[in-house]
Amino acid sequence: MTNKFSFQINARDGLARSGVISTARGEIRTPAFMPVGTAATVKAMLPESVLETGADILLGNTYHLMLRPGAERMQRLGGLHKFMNWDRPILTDSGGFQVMSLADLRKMSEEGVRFKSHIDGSEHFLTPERSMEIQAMLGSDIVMAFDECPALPATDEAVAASMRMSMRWAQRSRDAFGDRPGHALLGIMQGGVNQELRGESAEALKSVGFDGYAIGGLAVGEGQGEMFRVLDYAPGMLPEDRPRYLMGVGKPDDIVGAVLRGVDMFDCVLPTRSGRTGQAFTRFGVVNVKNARHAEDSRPLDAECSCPACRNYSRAYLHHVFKAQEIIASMLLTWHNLHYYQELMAGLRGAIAAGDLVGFVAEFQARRLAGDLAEL
RNA sequence: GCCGACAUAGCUCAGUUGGUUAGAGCACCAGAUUGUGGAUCUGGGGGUCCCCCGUUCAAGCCGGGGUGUCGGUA
Repeated sequence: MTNKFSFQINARDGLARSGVISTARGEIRTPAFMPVGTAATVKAMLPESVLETGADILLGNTYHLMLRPGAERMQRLGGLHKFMNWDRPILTDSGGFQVMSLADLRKMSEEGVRFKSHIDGSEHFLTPERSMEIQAMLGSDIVMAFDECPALPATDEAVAASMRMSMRWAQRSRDAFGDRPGHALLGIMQGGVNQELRGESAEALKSVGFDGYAIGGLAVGEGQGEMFRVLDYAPGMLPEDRPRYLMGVGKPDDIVGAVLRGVDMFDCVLPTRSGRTGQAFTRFGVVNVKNARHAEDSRPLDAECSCPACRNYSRAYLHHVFKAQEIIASMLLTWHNLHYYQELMAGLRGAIAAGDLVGFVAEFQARRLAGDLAEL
């Protein structure tokens, strides 16, 4: 186990790259998908099961853990890894996304963001400095700078003002992060769907200097077409030799499109949330197992999939346990979705290494099209 | 047997002094969901208003009869 944070690129195919991120707690194969474990749990999954799906790293959340159980308590209990029984790398979001998603519960200023807890109404003041302190107390391996993620659509003026404040916060995050060998701090690019603003943001981040760079502020209402137009230039504005992380994305075809454009890391709640609401991601597209047509379907969800849900149960069973709101429903479908996402990432890594990403993507799209035609 | 209450969507129920195309919640059928508030949102299908007769320009609503359910009582 290395004691240094590093990123090594082993293969390239077009703009896509495949490599390994090394941290004090282990290695992360890229392109990587990070399951979201907001509140010290990947919902409906045991950590060892998440590991079995092929995940190298999880995502945790500063804001939610700050409220409950609390950062100081977490530190006294030995840190997030020990607490949740996951000894591999963890990336923590800074709380910036909650600035948007909990917009009704907070007040912003240059200094930081004052949140009113959705749990008990208590007030919490989150600043770049406090976010760095909390993420250190959690024991995060990859720390995210504190930023604001504005919802789209928004005016250029609003996006510019927000982005510039996030860049000042990025400098404050860097200053407060300090020296933590084996751990990394990632800056977050903002700028909405405006190329000039994205460029300005990238320059600001590079002048501060980070261990890696995230592209934030996408998949927040602009649509896939608009997002890809940004990804046509945004990754290239960031340092070639550092990991690039597209935050909060996405659907399988979002991820494929972003890898083609040079992105290395992803996280998204979709496989886990959809796993709890009956939506399955498969090679052949999306299947909603709650739909009545699965009620007497004795076939597995995906005959080629080796996850427990597909190996041991029929669509009819999955349908039944969802309709009955049994806990196993969330467990099985979350497992399947995470398994599918990790297989997709492994497929992308393999294709890049083999120099056949174009062929891989063609087959990816063809199978989904076939699935649409079969009306799975 | 007698007395009373009730009968409206699959279920539980609203429904104004009689007045447009009879509503809600849940259920059902679908859709959305992208750095997770275990959340939420959106749409859709669905009615012999128990039956018959009457009053009225007009009846879920008023009158009579019948049927059914529930309660009380002997």
